Amino acid sequence: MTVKRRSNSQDVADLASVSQASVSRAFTPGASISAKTKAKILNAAAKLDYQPNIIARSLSKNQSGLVGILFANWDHPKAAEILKGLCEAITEKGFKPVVQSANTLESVDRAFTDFLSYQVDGVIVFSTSPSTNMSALCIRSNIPIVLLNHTAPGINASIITIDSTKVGRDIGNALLERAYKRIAIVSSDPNSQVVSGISDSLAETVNQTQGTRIISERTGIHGYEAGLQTIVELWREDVKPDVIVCTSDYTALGILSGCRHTLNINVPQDLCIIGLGDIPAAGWTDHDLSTVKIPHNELVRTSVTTLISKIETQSMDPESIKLDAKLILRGTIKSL
Amino acid sequence: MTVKRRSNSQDVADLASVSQASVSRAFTPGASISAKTKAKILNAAAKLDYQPNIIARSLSKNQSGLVGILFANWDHPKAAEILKGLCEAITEKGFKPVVQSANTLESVDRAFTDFLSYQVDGVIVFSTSPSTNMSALCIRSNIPIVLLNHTAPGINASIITIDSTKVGRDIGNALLERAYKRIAIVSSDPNSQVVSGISDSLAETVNQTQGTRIISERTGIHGYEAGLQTIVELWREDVKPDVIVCTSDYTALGILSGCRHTLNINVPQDLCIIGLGDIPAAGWTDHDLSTVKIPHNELVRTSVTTLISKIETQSMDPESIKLDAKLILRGTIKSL
DNA sequence: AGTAGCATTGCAAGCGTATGCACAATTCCG
DNA sequence: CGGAATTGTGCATACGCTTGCAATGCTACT
Repeated sequence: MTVKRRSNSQDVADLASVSQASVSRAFTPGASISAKTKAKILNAAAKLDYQPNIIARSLSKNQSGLVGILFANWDHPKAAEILKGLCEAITEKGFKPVVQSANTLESVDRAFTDFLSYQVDGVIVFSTSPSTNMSALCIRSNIPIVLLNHTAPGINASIITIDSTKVGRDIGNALLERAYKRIAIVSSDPNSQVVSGISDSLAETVNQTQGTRIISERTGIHGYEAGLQTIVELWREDVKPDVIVCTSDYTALGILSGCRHTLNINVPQDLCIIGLGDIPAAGWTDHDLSTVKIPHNELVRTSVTTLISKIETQSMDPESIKLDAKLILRGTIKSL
Repeated sequence: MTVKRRSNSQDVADLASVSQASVSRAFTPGASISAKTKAKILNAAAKLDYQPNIIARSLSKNQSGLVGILFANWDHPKAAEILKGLCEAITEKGFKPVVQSANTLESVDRAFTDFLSYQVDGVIVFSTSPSTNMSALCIRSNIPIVLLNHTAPGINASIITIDSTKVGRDIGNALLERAYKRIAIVSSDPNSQVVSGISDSLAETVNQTQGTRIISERTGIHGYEAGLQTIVELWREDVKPDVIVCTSDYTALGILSGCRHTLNINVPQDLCIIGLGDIPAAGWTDHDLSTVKIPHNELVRTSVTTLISKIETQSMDPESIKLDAKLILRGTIKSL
């Protein structure tokens, strides 16, 4: 079977007996063209299964309509939801998302290099950030960057995160009100600024009160199994916490399971557990975990809106936007 | 601030005092160019932050290096993992994934239209399929399609799924061996061929034996909450099942929770529960759910390999590949 | 030294679309 | 009905790269 060449604007022009330029205009919204010719052209185009070749358009317009998404944290409980939101919002704005996965520092930069080759008009980075070099290169190339769920000082990029200071303060106040005394913090990524923002502000809040303090901090703990193990270890210590603030719901559920089934710890009387993320399972009656609801939809929408507006206005001024995350009190904290 | 134009191959050529063609060759693996000139060019390119413009390359090579991913089922428990796998495998092969979200029939076709505009070299479709028209259009345009986790008769596309017939048979045999009698099937998507493949083959297997049969079948049930509600409803019936085969682990967990906490049903003595997917929570000691482990990694890898090989050989012959899924027996089925 | 043979380079013609400019067609108005 | 103002169309060129072809430089061999 012969490979049929895709028809191009010239083919349509020939069939409709007009110039190639007119065909182009027929497919350019707002271009100067009469209704009659346009109809004739669209008709011919339909006959030939013609659609404008966006690659070629990109070349002459000098913008690709591509937005790079750099996704680092696929283990995030809402990874799929976030990516879906990003893709849909980007598509809705008339762009197309090109997705890259990257974990290591080099692979992040390699992904950026690829994005540059593909002439993306902008980049959204989830849960990591490019090197200073690379970000500088993007600035020079006029490609705006939005960091989602990550802050990176010294990078010229817009930053969209939750207001971790407020979260820390809210948790702190909730604990103080209920006279909890000994807080343990269990977190996954030691480098996450969101996490450290929370724990710093939590520390600051409770330190104003006599008797309540942070007694231990463990990092690098990630997932249900790790949570189970962590509570067992914590419970061997001489001074046991009466609060565990955990920066992942999955881990918190592991801890909770350990308390209930292995160690027989009375939650929430003897131990308060607070997670982060409000994954569905946190709300299940089995678990009823107190946690922090992160407004992922808003985060996602805001980051896309911010990026696209920067692309369209050709502006490179970084913005920093912090959205509110709400503390949700369920069965794993004493009621007042 | 002046917007700096991205440097192009001509700029590099000028700086390195060679022709533009040589610059192109310096960046084309295997092209005819001396080591000395190549070094000189790469050097100049580095000075100018030059990288080949892939958009332009696509135009002249008549292939974009883009692979469309059409993702329909974001609620799939492994959605993130699957998408990650697809993106990484595609990138590894030297292509870039463009991701589109689509649920409705029209939006699927719209997504395909967009893909065609963007001149993608191939498309992977997860959990849905294009209309016959659209698929025909792709054939005409020489764009291979791979359907992942979905079969669609009458579509000229390669199909990668699990061997649902074998899964149904395995489940059936496990149930017969343990003398379970009354099977209820609870599924989400009534149109999923994978699901109907399982239930058909399950029916066929048990029907060979006196006394064991499928007593009810419910569709459109999706998620933990829905599972909880379903078991309550099922337990109001006169003839109660002693097996529930559930095509989603989340739903199965909801059912299990209902059994244990609401209805006090003895699992697995009075009721056997089997899920599908083997999500992490299924393995948690709290739940210990019997389920079917789907080889997502292999499915993903196979689909990418298949697609890319079709792209590279310009072949449009559809293939159909079925991979094995393993039944995992845990606490929710009687031991032998 | 002379030349066949090969490796390297440059030239120029595309790839499919957008768009500035000049010209043609239409409309509007007195 | 004539001319000015407006709208629609075509021509030609640019976007940045690849690649066939021809020209050049080099190697090795007689």
